[in-house]
This record gives sequence, C-alpha cells and structure tokens, in this order.
Amino acid sequence: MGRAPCCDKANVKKGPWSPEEDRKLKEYIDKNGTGGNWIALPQKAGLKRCGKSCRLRWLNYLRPNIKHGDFSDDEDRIICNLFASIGSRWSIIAAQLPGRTDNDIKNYWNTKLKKKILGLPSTHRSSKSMQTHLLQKQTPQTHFISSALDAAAASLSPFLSSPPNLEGIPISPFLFNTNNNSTILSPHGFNPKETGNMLVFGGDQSCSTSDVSYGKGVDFEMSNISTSDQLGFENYLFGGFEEAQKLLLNDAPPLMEFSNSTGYVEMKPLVGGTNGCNFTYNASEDTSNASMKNPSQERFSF
DNA sequence: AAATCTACCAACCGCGTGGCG
DNA sequence: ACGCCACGCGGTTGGTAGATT
Repeated sequence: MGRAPCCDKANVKKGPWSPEEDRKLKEYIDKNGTGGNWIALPQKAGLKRCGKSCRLRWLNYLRPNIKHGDFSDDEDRIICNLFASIGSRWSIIAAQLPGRTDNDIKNYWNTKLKKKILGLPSTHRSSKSMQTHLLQKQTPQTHFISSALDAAAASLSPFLSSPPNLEGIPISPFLFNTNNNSTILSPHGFNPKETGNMLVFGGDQSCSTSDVSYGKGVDFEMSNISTSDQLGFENYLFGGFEEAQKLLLNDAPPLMEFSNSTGYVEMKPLVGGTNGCNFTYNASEDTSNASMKNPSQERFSF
C-alpha cells in the first residue's frame, strides 16, 4: 500500500512554469498570502498545479528578495563551514544566507563548490578529457591534489601500520575522485596499476557499497554511509591544506575520530553523520576477493 | 555542421515530522 | 493515545544550453 497522492496527478500540469503561471501565483499570494494551506491554493489561484509544486515555485523563485546568480567568497565560506559542521542540512545552511534557497545552495554545492574544495579545475563546462589532461600535466592543481593525497596517506598510516600490509604489499590509501570513468588522482609516484593497494572513496553524489572499489586485498566497507559522512571524511583528509583551509573555519572541529582498538581501523564521523555509522576498514578480512575486478579499474587513466 | 557529451539547475518525489481532531 | 494530513526537507531526475569531437 503506497502513500496517498497529495493531489490528482492526472489533472495537474508538470514541468517548467510559464510566465503566465508565475504571474497568477504571485498575484494570488501577494493578495491573499498562502493561507497556510498549499494544497488548496492552486485551485483558488486558478492554477492546474500540485500544491507542492506551487510552494516550491514560490519559495525558490517567486518569493521577494530571492538572490540569483554567482555566490560570493563569503557565501562559499559559510556554506563550507556549515557543511563541515552539520552536513547536508541545506535548509539550516540556507537560513544563514539571506536570499538563498536550500535548493540553490544544494545545487551549487553539488555542481561547483564541492569540486572547488577538492581542487578540481573549476569546470565551467570544461570537458572530462580536459580535466584529465590537466591532471596528467603537472599543474598547480595536480600538485595540490597530489599533496593532499600524500597527507591522506599520512593521516591513515598510524592505523595501517599494524598490520602494515596485505600479502606483503604496503597499503597506500589515497582518495579517488571521479566523474564516472576517466580520472583518478594518485599520490606522487604511486601507481595502483602496479600495486593495486588503495582505498577508494566513491564517485560524485554517491555512497554505497557498490561505489567502493577494490584494490588488491583491500576491501573498504562503506555501506549505509551518507554522502555527508563521506564528504566529511574527505574534508578531514583535506583539512590540513592551505588551499582547502581557506574555505574552512580555522577552528573547524575534527570530523573523524580514528581508532584501532578492535583490531580494525575504525573511522568514526564525529559530526555531520545522520545515522551514526562507522567506516570500518577490516584489515584482517579474508582477501579472497583480491581478484575481484571492479570495472572502474579498467578505466584508470594517468 | 551535426552529433555527442557534460554541466547546470528547476522541478519532482517520497519520507519524516508535527499539529490537530 | 492514535491516526490523519499537510508541510518541509533532502535526494534525485530530466530538460536544456553550451562545449567538444
């Protein structure tokens, strides 16, 4: 038994709003307010729209004092700081940015700001091949990313030192950032094609077990981890870097707590978690899946 | 010039929550 | 105390424009 529909789906228009619909909605609300009842509003306003759709259109576009266009550096900073502290609570973040909507901030984060922090080229519709090209050349960008990856490895090394290896090969954790296929970011001098040892943190806007790749003998469990936790962890790893720090509060709290009390490497999100789960790297796990092929490994490019 | 790819963003969807009878 | 209902939120989708091949 599914949820009852909020409106008669057959008789409501969907898709982009026309100027005429905008005018009707704005005129009605200017004159009458929302009346505290979005469900009834479309009919009263003479609109063939779902109440939810009207509410969204009003809040995100028609409402007075909505700010459109580029985000300022200050706004970037506020978003980054709050995201690092509370995760993807977009409505709370939006409350700190007058004129910005949660939807706007969410879109901005997912399409631009996240990449900015992670040091990827400001894409602005730049192609994947161009990004790969930039990464292949030793640019300041790649230097930054490589440095960050080195630090990521350093951050984890105390916990990976015992046991320090699997099958005699040292584990070299590094971050992975990809838009589906072609780009992998590696620390200096580290080629996973040769060693196969890595921890891989999934792709854009995703976080599930299926997004975790396997290095040789390494399995990293990330089931039930929210995107915000994943990004929180990434932020943690990047937190020591000047470039990233510019976007973070100097006194930002630590995002992850590490321990190996159980014999596993446990990386526990301290803030921003929605479900309190842990990342657990099980160093003693059966390595029979070492030969497991993750299709994405076939697409590495250097 | 056309086809394909990619980024962007408006809008949708479904779930959780809180108010109310 | 319980169930219903509307709202608000966050994740996701799909259309479109611009870039690239």
